[in-house]
Amino acid sequence: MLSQLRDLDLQLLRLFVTVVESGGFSAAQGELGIGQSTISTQMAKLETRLGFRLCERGKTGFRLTPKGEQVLAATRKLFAAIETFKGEAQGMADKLLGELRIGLSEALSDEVIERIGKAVGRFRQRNQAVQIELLSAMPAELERRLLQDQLQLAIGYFSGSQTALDYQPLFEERQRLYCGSQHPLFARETLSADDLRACDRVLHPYRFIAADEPWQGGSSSARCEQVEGSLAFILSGAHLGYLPEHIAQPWVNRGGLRALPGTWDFTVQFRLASHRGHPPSEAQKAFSEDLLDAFSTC
Amino acid sequence: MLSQLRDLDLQLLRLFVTVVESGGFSAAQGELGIGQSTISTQMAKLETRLGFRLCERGKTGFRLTPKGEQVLAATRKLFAAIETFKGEAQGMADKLLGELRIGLSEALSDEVIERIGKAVGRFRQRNQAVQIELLSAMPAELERRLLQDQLQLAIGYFSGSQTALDYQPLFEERQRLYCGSQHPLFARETLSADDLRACDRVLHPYRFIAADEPWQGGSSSARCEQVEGSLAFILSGAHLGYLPEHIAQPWVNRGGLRALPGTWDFTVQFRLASHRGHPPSEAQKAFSEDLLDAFSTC
DNA sequence: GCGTTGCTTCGGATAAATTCGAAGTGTTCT
DNA sequence: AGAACACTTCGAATTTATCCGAAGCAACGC
Repeated sequence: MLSQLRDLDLQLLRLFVTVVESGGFSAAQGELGIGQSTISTQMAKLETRLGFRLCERGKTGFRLTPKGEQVLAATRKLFAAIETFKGEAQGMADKLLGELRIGLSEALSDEVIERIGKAVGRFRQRNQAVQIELLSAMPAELERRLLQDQLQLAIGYFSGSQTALDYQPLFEERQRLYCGSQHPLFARETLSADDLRACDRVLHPYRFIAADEPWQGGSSSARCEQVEGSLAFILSGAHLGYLPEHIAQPWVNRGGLRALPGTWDFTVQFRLASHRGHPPSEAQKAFSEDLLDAFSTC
Repeated sequence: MLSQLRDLDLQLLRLFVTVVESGGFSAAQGELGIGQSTISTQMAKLETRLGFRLCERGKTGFRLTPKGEQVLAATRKLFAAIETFKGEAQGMADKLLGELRIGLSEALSDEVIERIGKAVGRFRQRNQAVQIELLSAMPAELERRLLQDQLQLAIGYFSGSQTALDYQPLFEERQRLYCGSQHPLFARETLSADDLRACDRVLHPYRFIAADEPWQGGSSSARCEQVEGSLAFILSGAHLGYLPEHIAQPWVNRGGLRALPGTWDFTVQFRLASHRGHPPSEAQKAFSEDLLDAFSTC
């Protein structure tokens, strides 16, 4: 009587609809794959929970009561809502959500920027609704933020010794030793190690780890972490220093810089870094994949 | 993995919402009244069915995944739909629905019509959405329609011998023996049975069963089932006949009719009839009740 | 009248869901 | 390092749901 629908057994409602559509209990047993006695029991249960009769059956066929009609309509509405829910949940299953914060090393070449753009485009074609944030910073800063989970991914030249981070190679950047047009060595055709020994150089505390640089010698009264600063020092004619080739090239063309002849140049490996500890989100995995793709098609 | 939501276990979703609202598994165990191990199992089950993780827990507190947020929102929408359904079903439980076809005898007095109107008004104040249909017909027709289930209720003067029908008294109607102003007896002060014996009368095959009528004698060359016809015959001055007092009164006042003096009048019992066989609908029971009420307050 | 049909009711078997406690894992806090 | 916390996993008991078949009932058709 008062027992109304405690927890709303959907199976009972489904059975009810099937019975109505079949036009009777025994007619529905084929459709439902259960015996008519079970159907009878279940219908009785549903009617008890609702507190009123849904259909007249027996003697003269099968006929819905007025309330049965109403319940049928309400049930179909409810089922539609359930289908909506299932659709949403289902559509969510293979959808990428959340946010992605990605750090970029400064002074990247146009080509690298373009490839990153290509990766973003590829990612956006996926089934996703991800908030992406890009920020540029120096490598040390990027690593720090990765470790603090302020970033999920970072692209840069890393020392590679952080065991908490995972690195995957993306591309290489050629570094050459440059001097400015005012520098004594600017016009020299050949150079020896001795020629360099006397020169003052720009030190780059992080970005280009000293160990990789062919020219280790020289004194240094200039220090700058950013490429722009190094460039300024070198243009001054007072210092020699390493620069990414793509940064220096426009100045070389204009005659303001010159790459010193010899085997002083080297390449640095730029890598994609992520935190080892936390399992990556689906979005992160997908974006990493897209990035690696974008850089593999060279 | 692919096992999506087979049948959408609402209990699991309810548990999920409670866990979110409590802010953790162990925090929810009080709210839910079950142990945390059970909660863990159930949440794992839900996540398996959905195919993705809903929340991160363990190390650093409790936190919904982006998909968890979405599912939470979708679940709340679904629950709202369920509440709507429950509301509809619940509101339906004590609501009168369906249609009600009610037959009325012809030529009812204004007072009776008014009381029926009162009953309808009372019924309409109930929690109902019933389609009501009234139709006027002769008593025999009403009984026939009752038996064929074309009517649920009928108000009229019935012979009372149909065992398939159930009758409940509603009101009485006074019938008197009338003659027209042209009739030889119109001016007579006293009447004997012999005076009547010679008169021609109007026969009323059904509406007023002969057995009830005090004046049984007289020949008859006029017959009419409707009151209007009887009235016409009597006004002609050629026939005597019984009429309901409320029908004749206006004519009496104008001097066109006269009730014959003596004890020829009688009353007929009007009753509410329904089909015994079929269990009455809630609406029918309610309307019958309202009708009896309207006629009991005399 | 008698069999058929459609439903109800009962008892009992089987399957499934729900739950708990104990033991285990990994993290955080002191 | 050790205690505390939050969750997971496992095994097992208990409750609950689901179903079937037999028997019973009422109406219908022949």
